[in-house]
Amino acid sequence: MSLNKMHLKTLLLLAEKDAYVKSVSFTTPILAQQLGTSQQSASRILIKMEKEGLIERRIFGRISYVKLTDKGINELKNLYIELKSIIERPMEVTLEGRVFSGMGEGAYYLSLEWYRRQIKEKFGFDPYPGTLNVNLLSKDAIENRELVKKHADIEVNGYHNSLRSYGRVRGIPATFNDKDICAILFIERTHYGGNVIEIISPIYLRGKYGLKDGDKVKVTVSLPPASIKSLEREIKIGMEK
Amino acid sequence: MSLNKMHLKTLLLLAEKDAYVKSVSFTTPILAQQLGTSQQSASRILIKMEKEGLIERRIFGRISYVKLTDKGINELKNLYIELKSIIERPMEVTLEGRVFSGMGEGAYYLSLEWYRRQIKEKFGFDPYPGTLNVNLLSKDAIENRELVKKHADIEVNGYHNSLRSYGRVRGIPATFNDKDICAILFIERTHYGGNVIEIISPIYLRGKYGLKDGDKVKVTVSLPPASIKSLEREIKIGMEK
DNA sequence: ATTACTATTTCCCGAGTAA
DNA sequence: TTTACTCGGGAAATAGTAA
Repeated sequence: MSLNKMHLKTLLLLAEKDAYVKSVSFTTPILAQQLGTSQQSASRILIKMEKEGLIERRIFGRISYVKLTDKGINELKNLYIELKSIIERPMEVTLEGRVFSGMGEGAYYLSLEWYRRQIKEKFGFDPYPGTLNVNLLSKDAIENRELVKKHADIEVNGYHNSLRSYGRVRGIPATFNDKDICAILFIERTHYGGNVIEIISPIYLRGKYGLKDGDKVKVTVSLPPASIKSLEREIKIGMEK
Repeated sequence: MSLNKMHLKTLLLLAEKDAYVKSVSFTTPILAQQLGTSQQSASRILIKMEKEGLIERRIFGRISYVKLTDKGINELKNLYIELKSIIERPMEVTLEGRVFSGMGEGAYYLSLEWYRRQIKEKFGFDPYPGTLNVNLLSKDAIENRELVKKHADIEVNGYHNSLRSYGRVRGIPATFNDKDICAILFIERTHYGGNVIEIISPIYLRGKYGLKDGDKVKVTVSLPPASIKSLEREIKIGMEK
């Protein structure tokens, strides 16, 4: 990819107009306007691109026609392939942090049949009755927690009875210390801050790894490749900020 | 898209290294080498991209880490979406030309039950027993004939008996004068040049349109969007030239 | 080793203008 | 109307160098 900004913009404009299956009339003032530059620059750009074999030009009378060459199209295709390989692949997100003891609230929730049954159904394992609290270490990890949270789309419904109400929980499958299956839970009404994740697993992780408070652990999540649909939503969200 | 060449290249490099889910160490000499520019330029590029909010930098000791911001990622995603919309869409290819009379060879072939039956099966219509020969007018049309030929993947097998052999034919469905279904046939051993296409149709097109030799007609083909697989092949072919 | 400043050169843009 | 030249100003790249 050795295209400069204006050359790339011009290729995109031409490709949009199907200039790879037909010649398109394209005067220098019009190109200039579309590129947000001067007529002189547009002229120079076309001359240079023709020299580089990216486009072909033909002049019939007073109108000149432009067409993309195979090389021009391939520049776009190559860039597309490069972007596609980057964007349409799963993202491996790592969250590292240190174990700490909570107040047993996780254990209480998981002791409730309502939650336990849903987790069994939706995550595919019977959770050990307790959550492992992890305090995230780095700024990266804390940022990635937000990213993971956006993708945590497995919902465990809350409920309420005459005594109290129990909040909703969202979660996402993950891997613990590169080995064990687990899930990260995002509890709606948690009293932990944005630097904490709560882990559930079919096994007793503290036991298996002999974990004490302060021990470092690693939780890995594979996020799906950003599909166009989710991309568009994210971009809109980004713009609203 | 208002990224210049180097900024785009840098974003691509960073994205390849997953710099949107973790900070990546990236010194200015290394970046310079990857971009094919000087250390000073690399430094300037990083400073500018940081100012523009495309990246974030943190310095721990003597190593500096770079991470893509949401804005940086979205620049790539937007470009990807733009390219995707261009590349992954069907191409409407138009071939215009003038009708001329052949030597009745097409009619002879179509009178043979062997060909007629295969066309019925593979194109979904019973062909009128004759081909309409079209002499392509423009350079564009002649170039597009080659493009269409590459995509003509419906095969009608030839055969041979004791008297003579009958050549293979490849074809592709098309639309005649924006209305009628038809197909363009590419006959293996034709005596016509690269500026001629032969059309078959379930109806008698000469009759329906009152066509005389020299009359202008239009044949439209919808080519499938270039999939990655076919892209890679085309690029290799392009390189071999 | 780094990063990034200043100076010089090189390149690009746009105004004016010819054909 | 076009396209595309020359030319002057300014931006961007590299070299040298400091921190």
